[in-house]
Amino acid sequence: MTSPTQHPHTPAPDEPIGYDPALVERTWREKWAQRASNQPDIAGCARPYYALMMFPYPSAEGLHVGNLFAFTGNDIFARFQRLIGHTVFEPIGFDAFGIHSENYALKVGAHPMELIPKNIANFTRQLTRAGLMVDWSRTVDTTHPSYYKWTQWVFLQLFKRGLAYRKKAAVNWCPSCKTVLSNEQVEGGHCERCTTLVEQRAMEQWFFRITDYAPRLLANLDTLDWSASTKAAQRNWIGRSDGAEIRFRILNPLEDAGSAAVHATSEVASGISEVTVFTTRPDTIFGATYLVLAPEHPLLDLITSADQQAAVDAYRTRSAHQDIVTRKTNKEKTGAFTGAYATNPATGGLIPVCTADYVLMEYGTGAIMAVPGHDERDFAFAAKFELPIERVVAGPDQTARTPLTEAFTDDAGAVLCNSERFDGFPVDEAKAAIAAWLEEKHAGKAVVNYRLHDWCISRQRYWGPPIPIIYCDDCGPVAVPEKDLPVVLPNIADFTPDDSGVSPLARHEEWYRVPCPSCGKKARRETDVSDTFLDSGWYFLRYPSVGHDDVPFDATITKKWLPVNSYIGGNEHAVLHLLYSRFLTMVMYDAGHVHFEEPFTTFRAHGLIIRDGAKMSKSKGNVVNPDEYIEEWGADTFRTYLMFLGPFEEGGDFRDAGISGVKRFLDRVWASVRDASATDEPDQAVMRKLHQTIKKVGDDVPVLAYNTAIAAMMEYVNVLRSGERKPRRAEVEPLVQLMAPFAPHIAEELWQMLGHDISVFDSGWPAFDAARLAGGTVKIAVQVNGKTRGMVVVAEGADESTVYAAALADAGIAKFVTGEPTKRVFVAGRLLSLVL
RNA sequence: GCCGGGGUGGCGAAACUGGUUAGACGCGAGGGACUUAAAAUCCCUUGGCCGAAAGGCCAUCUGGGUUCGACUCCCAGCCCCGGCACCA
Repeated sequence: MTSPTQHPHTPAPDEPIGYDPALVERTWREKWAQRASNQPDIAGCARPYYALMMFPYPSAEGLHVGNLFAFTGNDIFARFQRLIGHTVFEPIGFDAFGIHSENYALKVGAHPMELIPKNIANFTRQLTRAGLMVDWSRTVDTTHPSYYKWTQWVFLQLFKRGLAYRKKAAVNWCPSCKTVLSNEQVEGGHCERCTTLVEQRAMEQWFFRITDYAPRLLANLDTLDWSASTKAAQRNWIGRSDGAEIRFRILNPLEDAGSAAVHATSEVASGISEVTVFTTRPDTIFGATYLVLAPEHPLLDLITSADQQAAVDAYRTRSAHQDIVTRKTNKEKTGAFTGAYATNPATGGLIPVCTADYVLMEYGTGAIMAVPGHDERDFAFAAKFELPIERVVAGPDQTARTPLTEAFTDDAGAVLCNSERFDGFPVDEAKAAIAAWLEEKHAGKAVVNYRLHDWCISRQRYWGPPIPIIYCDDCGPVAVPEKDLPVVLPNIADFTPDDSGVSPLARHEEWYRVPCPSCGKKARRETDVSDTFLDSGWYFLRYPSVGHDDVPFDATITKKWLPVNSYIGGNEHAVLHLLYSRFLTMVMYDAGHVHFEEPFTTFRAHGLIIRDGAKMSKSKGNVVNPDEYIEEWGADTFRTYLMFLGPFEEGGDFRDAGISGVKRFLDRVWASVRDASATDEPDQAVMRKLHQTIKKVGDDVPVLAYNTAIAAMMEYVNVLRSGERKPRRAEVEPLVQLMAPFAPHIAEELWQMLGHDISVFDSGWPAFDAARLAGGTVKIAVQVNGKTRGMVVVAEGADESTVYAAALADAGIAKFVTGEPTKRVFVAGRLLSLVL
């Protein structure tokens, strides 16, 4: 293989060979490819290790430094696992469906089916250049029919089990762009592109019943070895709250004629007799002074009185027009009175029923009992609409009559008041006591609620896998038979969303007109596509089985390789991607398709690489392209440098100051190996440092402390070469193995230079000899009255009196010891503390 | 507001479960060697203040506390980053 000349000069025959990263890296890329070095024996290996990293979205701009930081961190971990004897599978793929790709394609006027392969080719080039130990024979492209065939299969598994259902739900709608917008595309209530006011539109959409799995998704977290922050985010998102559902009787004015405030209307007489609310504060029921129903609450029309109907209608129209984001961020309270009243089951008093958009239909029962005295939102609403505010909880320095100028919510040491027989109960006790009391009266019961919502998977867009359902007038929604999968996404020229609000596929009759698979009558396909999170929710199951095209994942292989041993990715996916993956895995487990409930045994979130204080993004113009760095410094230097920047799990600001230090380190290692003496005996002090370094690197890499592992190797090289000494072969050989995960190309080259003909990655990990870690002596710090006054050098294992004697023998220390110590603290091998 | 993670030299950062005179490693800076010169390489110095030196004092966001001993633990507060947020 000839290479273009990249040297300014041709080295003289006797000049020592210098380190040429471009040459070394090209050589080893080629050798790895020829030898299929990165393709594990999936079926036959004895110690499989599945090192997964989150697959990227292949953007048109190519890989950026943030991606490479994450992938390198995973690669080091994976290569280390290989060195300690595992057969490691490190796959990668491309998450290429979705609104990102689609919008980009629309913007540049190209078709995603043309753009995506180009982007993937570019990513593949960059990832290969970075020296990742990726098995390129088993990649996944979510937009390829051979993959999304099985994404559709996954949908059908849920459909079959009753976990996929249709319901009307609101989407953001831009009346000017005439398209559905994701929440991220709405900025302050306006379309991010044309600034038109965004509205809500209700559409029939497919949902997955992830809420059925909420208790399991929450409970299993305790068994997972995951970054604490990720688990916390999941717990938060699932949002368990313990409370009670309480039934409030709605006053029927015909029956209860005579109640002064109520006007009889026929509507209220229509048989509706109660509204159920959810509360986490049943203890405050004596302070519930009104009820609020969400504007979408189904009972709202039935209880609204004739004279309030117009006001309620107007309010409901108004909130329907507001986009979802603004509605949830606008804290200014709005609402309308329904004209109806309810009976507070605790006090027996009549309280008004209102509607307001600060109550959300999708949480709890869509209705609340308002306790303005002890809830900030209710307080704000009551103050604005002049509703009564009662105190029913008093803090340690308050009484039942202390005025409320704001909601009092501090439960610490607080007790109930104005609550009849429950007066004086501490809040916690009162919650249970009142819940039990209401249950006795058949007015309520304790319940657990989750904040988690069902997963809406419908997208009224083009660039995704068609949802494999056929609608028949007689049979209803029918699953596409598995033998007919995939439902291929047609290559249509005009995939622009239009004012119909449905997917562009709905404009293609030739595509969606099909016979019903069940009865054969004329029917039509679902024209929505599915969410990208469905594509990425199961990809880890596919990787080891790539090539087995008759099944989504082969049973034997899956048994061998899954669950994933380690998963590394960004915390931006802490919630959705990881939660959906766990959910789908549980469903697969329940359906008997896999033998485990949790897909990722260990998960570590890497830090975020930012630039100038902001996350890298093209719009901010702060994206760093790794190509130029790799070009200039080589992949090994750049990889090592990225990891040397700081703790992997913390990330940080990218800057290139200091990259030369890492290159210098590799140069020094190169020279050390090249010049190592094969005949001279290794130096004992150097060997001690070597064994300390082996221990340090071996301890640090498994916990992703890459920065300190690199520092330890640098320190060793400083010792190795100090005083311009000539290293010995036994001193450098293990170093090559230590550095291999970080700088794989140069490590292979040096390993070969040392005369080995197998890959350094098949050479094992050097063992350290505990006996060689320490020398014969230790340095002990001596403190006098808490200040360190000096060090004494004593034999290892020296006892207190020996050290004490040595300390007094040291003039620098002894001058501070002006009397007999009243106390001596001795920590063997570390310090002696004298108190006078 | 709630939940995570952080605040240590000019800069990125080290410091094991409270214990070897805090700042390893690297960048930058200063000085030196080699060179006609430069680059590269190698060597030395580099937290601050006082001092000629010996040496001393101060120093890990701030203020308290526990301890023989605190970057590390406790209490109170300030600031930065990330996520969630009218979830009843």
